Amino acid sequence: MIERNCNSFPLIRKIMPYTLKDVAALAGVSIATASRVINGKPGVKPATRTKILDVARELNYLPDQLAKGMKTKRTNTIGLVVADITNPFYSYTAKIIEMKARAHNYTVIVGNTNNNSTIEHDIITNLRERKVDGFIFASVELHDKPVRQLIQSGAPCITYHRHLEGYQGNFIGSDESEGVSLATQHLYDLGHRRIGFISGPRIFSTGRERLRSFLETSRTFAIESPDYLIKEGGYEITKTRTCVNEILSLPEPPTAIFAANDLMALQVLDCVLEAGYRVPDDISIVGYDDIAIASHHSIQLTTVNVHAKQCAELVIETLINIIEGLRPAGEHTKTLLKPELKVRESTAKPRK
Amino acid sequence: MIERNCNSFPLIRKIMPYTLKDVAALAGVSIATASRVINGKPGVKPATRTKILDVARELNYLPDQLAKGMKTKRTNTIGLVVADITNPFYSYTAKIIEMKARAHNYTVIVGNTNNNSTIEHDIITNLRERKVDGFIFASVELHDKPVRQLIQSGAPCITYHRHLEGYQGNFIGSDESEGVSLATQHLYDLGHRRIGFISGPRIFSTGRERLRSFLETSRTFAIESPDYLIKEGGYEITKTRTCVNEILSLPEPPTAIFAANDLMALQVLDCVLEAGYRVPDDISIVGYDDIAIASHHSIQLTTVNVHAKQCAELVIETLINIIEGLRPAGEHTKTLLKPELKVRESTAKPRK
DNA sequence: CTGAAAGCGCTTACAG
DNA sequence: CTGAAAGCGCTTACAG
Repeated sequence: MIERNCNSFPLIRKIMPYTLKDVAALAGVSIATASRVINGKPGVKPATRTKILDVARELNYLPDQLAKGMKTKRTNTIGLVVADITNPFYSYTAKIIEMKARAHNYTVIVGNTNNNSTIEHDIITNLRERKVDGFIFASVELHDKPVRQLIQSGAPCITYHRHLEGYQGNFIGSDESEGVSLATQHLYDLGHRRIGFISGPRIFSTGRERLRSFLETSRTFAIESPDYLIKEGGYEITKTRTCVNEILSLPEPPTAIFAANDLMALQVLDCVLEAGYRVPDDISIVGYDDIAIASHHSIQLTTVNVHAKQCAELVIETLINIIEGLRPAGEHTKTLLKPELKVRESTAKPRK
Repeated sequence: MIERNCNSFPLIRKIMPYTLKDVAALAGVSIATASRVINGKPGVKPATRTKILDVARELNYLPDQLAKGMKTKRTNTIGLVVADITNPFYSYTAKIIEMKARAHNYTVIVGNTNNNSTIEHDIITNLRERKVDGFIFASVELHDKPVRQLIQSGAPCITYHRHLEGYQGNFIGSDESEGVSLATQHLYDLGHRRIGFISGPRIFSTGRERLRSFLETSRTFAIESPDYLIKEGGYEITKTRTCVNEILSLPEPPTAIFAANDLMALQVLDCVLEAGYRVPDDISIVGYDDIAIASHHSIQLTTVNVHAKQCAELVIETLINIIEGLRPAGEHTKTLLKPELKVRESTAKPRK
């Protein structure tokens, strides 16, 4: 391979990447023509085209996307902001988004907010400075100021999983009411009348809506749901465990516990087993999301599948359509996928 | 907030971001001075500085990192290439890398290779076009051509978890020999003399070395390890399950199975339980990596902890040092962390 | 302490 | 079908 050295310090021999100028010079054409060929534009004599392509291959020419982005105002980059990539729901959807984006020639920059709004703000600023073409958020709070502003600025933007108050902007997610209702009814049908509920933080739509739906469904079925059976958990492990232990130490513990997501349900399972209860014999457990480990033979968690794959695919496809103007800019989409109850071994009839 | 509209199409009212030129004009100074202030460079009269900063804040000015990168030849971007972000080991290390990078003002672009070398090559090309300042690979094959070339080109680059043949370039990982030896000896000490081994693909250093160390240790302890007890698994779920089922259907199945990573061990556990065996009563199981779920109460997998957090921290710190020239460019580092055996409930004495 | 000017590597009308 | 030139938004010697 022919090398191009740093001409200001020829002795350092730091290899400088070839530019279009090099390609053009070696092919004996102008930069404009070389640019046309590299970008597959029409109107170039076949012989010229071949020559340029040959030189480019020879030099192993790679176009500088910074320079290109500066001119075209498009970077083919998408920012993906998630709460925590170690949560299987996020890593799974992030992977699908990344791969589908790549297939459409987009690159994804991932940011973890850790559910911290200051970090989220920093991430957004950084993504804007990098001129990403669009944003995906799986991390929004209901009253997420930075994301609202971003949407108002007209930037291509879509939220999934968690949405903004009033479903502002584009959103693709799951029908939380229906999912929770299905799971609650399942417990009711098995005979449970005292159910503990560990909710997620209510600043997130998922936390608020899953709790709300649980309370509504409980009322419909006349299931007891006194305050002391309802706990607001958090995404830190200890928080959930504290909630469970409080519930278990009640004079009359519930016969079932519904956790607002699978990761929390896994903690609930852990706690309940450690406290010496059997699952589902003594206590039934239900989760939400249907992450991969939920179906593992040793776990067998009854949970609600939210069609994460389909959701992620829709998200990236929709965003790319918005970016490429294939969809009216002002028009917002709100898609709710129907969730599906997965009944496994963690739920059973309560003991009499 | 003051808005700046697209002047070529004033009616479209697409908001154009402010530039240094706008800041300079409004502050009544030259672009050069504005640039100095924005970048915190010395040699500007305090009053001028204040004025510029005020205007920048007023306009909500965000520097264009594409333009900046073009001039400075630094993008403050790092490419992170992993095999599969849904594998907890990768998502955990990716998260740490991303967060530590952000703390040092670097942004991370993540690529999933899916263990496919063509995809890896595409990802590298893309990262090079985007002028990343450095590369991190957790995905290399032993004879990984594109990564070798990258290293030879002098680009700041570091591998972790999996390494190149002969530990080419910079590498931070775990001492596989020791880890496997610890786990094998643990099984030996419990009394196991027939042990099945499900290895990872041997094109990866982890796959090759864990297998090699298992065979060596077996020989040392005179543990039986006939070919039919050694299977090369893959990262697809079905592959592992096929291996396990083959082992279980032997006339005399082993009393323990050692899987080359926890994700595979989880599949082994699943299969073994489904086949009606009890763990560890009938069959002991050992994994490798110590992912979070391994310590779950329902899983309790005996495994080898590889200090993922420390590894990830070292990786990103080392790379940033290389990028910023705080470390001699030609000097390669090879760090092996001491792994630690975590004995849990999935291993016990074999039944007589 | 400040500014004019060159230039990073591209794309894109425009002219021929 | 091809090229000269302007310009994207910055930084950085250099001159004053």
